[in-house]
Amino acid sequence: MGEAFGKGCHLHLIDGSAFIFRAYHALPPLTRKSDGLPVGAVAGFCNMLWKYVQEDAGSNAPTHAAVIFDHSSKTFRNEIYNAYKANRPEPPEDLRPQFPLTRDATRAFNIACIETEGFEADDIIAAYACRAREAGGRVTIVSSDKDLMQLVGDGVEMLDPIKNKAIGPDEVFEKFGVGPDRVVDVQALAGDAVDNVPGAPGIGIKTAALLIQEFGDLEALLERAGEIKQPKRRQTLIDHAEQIRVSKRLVQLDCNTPLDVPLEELGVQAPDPARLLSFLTDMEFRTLTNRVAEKLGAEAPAVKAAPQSEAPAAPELPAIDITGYETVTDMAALQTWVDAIREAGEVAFDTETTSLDDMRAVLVGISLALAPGRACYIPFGHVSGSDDLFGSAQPVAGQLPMAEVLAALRPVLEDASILKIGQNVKYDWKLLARNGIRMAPVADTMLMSYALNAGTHNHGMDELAERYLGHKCIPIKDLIGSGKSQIHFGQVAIDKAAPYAAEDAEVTLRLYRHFAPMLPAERVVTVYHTLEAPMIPVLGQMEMTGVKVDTQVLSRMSGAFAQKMAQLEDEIYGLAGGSFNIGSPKQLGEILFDRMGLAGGKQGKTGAFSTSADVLEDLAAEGHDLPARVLDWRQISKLKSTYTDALPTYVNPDTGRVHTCYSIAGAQTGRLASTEPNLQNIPIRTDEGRRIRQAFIAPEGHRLVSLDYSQIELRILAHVADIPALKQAFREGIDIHAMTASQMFGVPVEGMDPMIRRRAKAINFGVIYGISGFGLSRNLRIPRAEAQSFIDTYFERFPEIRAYMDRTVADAKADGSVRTLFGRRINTPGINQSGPAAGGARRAAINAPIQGAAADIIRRAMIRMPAAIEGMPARMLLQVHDELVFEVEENAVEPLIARAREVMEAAAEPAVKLSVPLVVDAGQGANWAEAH
DNA sequence: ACGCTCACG
DNA sequence: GACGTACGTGAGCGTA
Repeated sequence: MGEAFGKGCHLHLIDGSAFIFRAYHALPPLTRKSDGLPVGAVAGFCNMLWKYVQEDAGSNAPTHAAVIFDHSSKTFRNEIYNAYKANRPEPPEDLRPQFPLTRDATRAFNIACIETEGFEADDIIAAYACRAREAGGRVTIVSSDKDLMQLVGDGVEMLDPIKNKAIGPDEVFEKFGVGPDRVVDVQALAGDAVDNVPGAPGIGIKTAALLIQEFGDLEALLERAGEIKQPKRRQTLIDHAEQIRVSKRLVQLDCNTPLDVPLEELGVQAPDPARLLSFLTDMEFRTLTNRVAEKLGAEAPAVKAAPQSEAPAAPELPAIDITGYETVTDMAALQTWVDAIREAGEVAFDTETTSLDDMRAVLVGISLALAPGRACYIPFGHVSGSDDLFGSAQPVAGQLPMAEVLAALRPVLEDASILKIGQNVKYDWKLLARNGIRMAPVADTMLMSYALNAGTHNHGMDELAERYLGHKCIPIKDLIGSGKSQIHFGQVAIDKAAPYAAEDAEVTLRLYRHFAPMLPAERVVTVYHTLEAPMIPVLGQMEMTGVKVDTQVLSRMSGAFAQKMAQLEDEIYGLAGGSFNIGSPKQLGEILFDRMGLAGGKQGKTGAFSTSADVLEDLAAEGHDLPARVLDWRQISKLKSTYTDALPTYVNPDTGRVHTCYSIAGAQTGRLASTEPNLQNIPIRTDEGRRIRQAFIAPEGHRLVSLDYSQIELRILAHVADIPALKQAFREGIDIHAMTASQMFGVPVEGMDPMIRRRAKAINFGVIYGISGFGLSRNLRIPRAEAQSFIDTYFERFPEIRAYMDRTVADAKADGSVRTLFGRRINTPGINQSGPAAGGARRAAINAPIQGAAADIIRRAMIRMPAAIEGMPARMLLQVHDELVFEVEENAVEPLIARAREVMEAAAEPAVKLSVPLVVDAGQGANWAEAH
């Protein structure tokens, strides 16, 4: 049995245990519908295996493969050192029953499944790798575990399955500072907290690598430890020599581990479709089952329905078939669809247009879907040819006129009793609004996904279809191409456009049926209905209104910037002794740190010097002129290219105004994001930059009014963390940063040193972000120890904050998500990771409920605003996270401010009664600079 | 396509 | 004293 293994063969060894833990932590705790068996890790494991099997590895394709598992807690290493891996926590309760299932899964995929009682997976992998190497074959270890890196080299390499990146000797060197053959020496010295390998106290990988580089190998080092210059380090190595030798035996993998299954029997075989599908069906993995069935060309057995006690299971849906859609070309057929929509009471739809920019786009067709398999496309704006030198675009024959299509659809689109279901509805809403149709009511699958899955993944249709329907949509590029030769959708032939457009409608319908029942079940139905869906008409209207921009002001500024830049360029070239591209960080770094030999050059992971403002400011402070000039140049260059030059290109020729586009589901926390152009990052912090705001103007007879929440995030923190001192200060309306400083340093608020207040302010902000001593020290440019002692004092004085942070992180770990005061859920998939990534996930989890609640509050204000200012000669134009900008007739400025302020200050109510007041500051002027 | 840098809250 | 380090965004530029 089996194929001989030798030259030309390629063995893949998959680290099964790592796969399982990765899968477990990456996925929410899924259970099998029929009996509640936890299967999340099995699902993830199967997805990873399937992806691995599917991947076309080309010349790296395996001829032999096996998945290796751990099987036992006690191994020979415990005889060497009884505390080995003693720190390992027990696997979670709901993971344990999944271990045997992952073995079954491996076998179902027809991949050899290897485990041996009393041996660790790493040693088995080592033994196979050695045998394969001896036989002259190649080996790929599918894992990113650093403990396996000692095996790399001589035809053995690793593959990080997540990053899909090969790990060879170079990458090992990057990680350990030595080649694969000396990795064990470094590990022996550095030890490993996770596996409880002691190593040498106080020696980490960096130091270990230096020592090994200097002395050649571990034995030489230990014998000649007396030669080490640093006294402390020398003593450590002498004192702990034995412990280090033991550590080496712990980290050294054993190539002589007995192998129950010989190499020859690991030959790759295609999975047996029946067996694999029966396993997946048994697990009730519907999506994966369908995907696998489709690929293997086999019939997918029906996934077992949920038991009667649950809500009745949805009937099994047929796969999406894009060949059977109708193209509507006459009024009778269209009327049949309209009647059917009335009958159904809801319809999924999608609009096709000539552009992604919804303020310039022209409608070319509409697709509808009423049921799986029942969808159509109504083309009306398709053309042949294009408007160019050689002729003009001609309408394609056989289409209904747009006016008639819209007239026929208008009654259902505006019918309050018929639900219109779309994906990213704001886009379609605006196109219809531009054609005089006020569509309502609507449901948006993108926003449903956002309410359910913020933090887990993005919410574009292609991604949702693949993830939740197991369906790959036709890529738009297949129709319109890309790059220079790209055409618009109206230029696509109707017989190609129809399946694409109708598919989108059907996918939207299926996504709606998938997500809608989950909203109440996941307790985000209120968030969806009060904070997401109502934003569609509000933002749609703001975006259509746009803001007036004075391009002449910008153009004059641009000219002045150009002059100033030219002057700075001359000075910089003079100082550098030659010209170079100042805008290239690479060239600048070489000039500063190589040519001029300045100190403080720090190289990042790409090996390039950092030339960020931080670094340049330090150099400038040491008295170097060139970095100071570059800082000036950079600032002006930024203002010119991003603002004065780019903004005028966004002025819409039809309206003469700039129409940004807000993403409702872009940020993880509930904040909006503004694009094309981004009007949420217009300069204000420097005087020069602030002048850009003079170009945002009110038309004749009008004023711009800006209202912004004062300290909203700190107020929310005071409320949710329940901090009496902070709450009282806000109630009394005193300077919050001065109060903090006074409490921390015991100085009176009266006559306070501005520096002290500045520090307190930095801490107040830092705390919202999950502060560290390092971060604060860098921000304030003070020694780390000092920064740390500030933080310690702060937590001592306001102990509720530490409690809030701990509570939030604990919730995130337990639930995989955190929530805002208003119920918005933000998933925290990375929170149970270990290593450096864990810190970031922790801070994000602490910040999300605060930033998110502030976002919820201003959303609530915006949603109420149109009704509140109804009848006033005022329009809401912009949102900048804690600020709303209005355009108002001059004589109505004061009433508008009063009304809008009232709405904003009461926006949390009645859902939440905050224990601190919300305060809104207002300003007004002829332009945004004056108003703010 | 990706990293760097920098604009905002 | 090993390791990395403030949260959330989008745009323009240089480089590969």
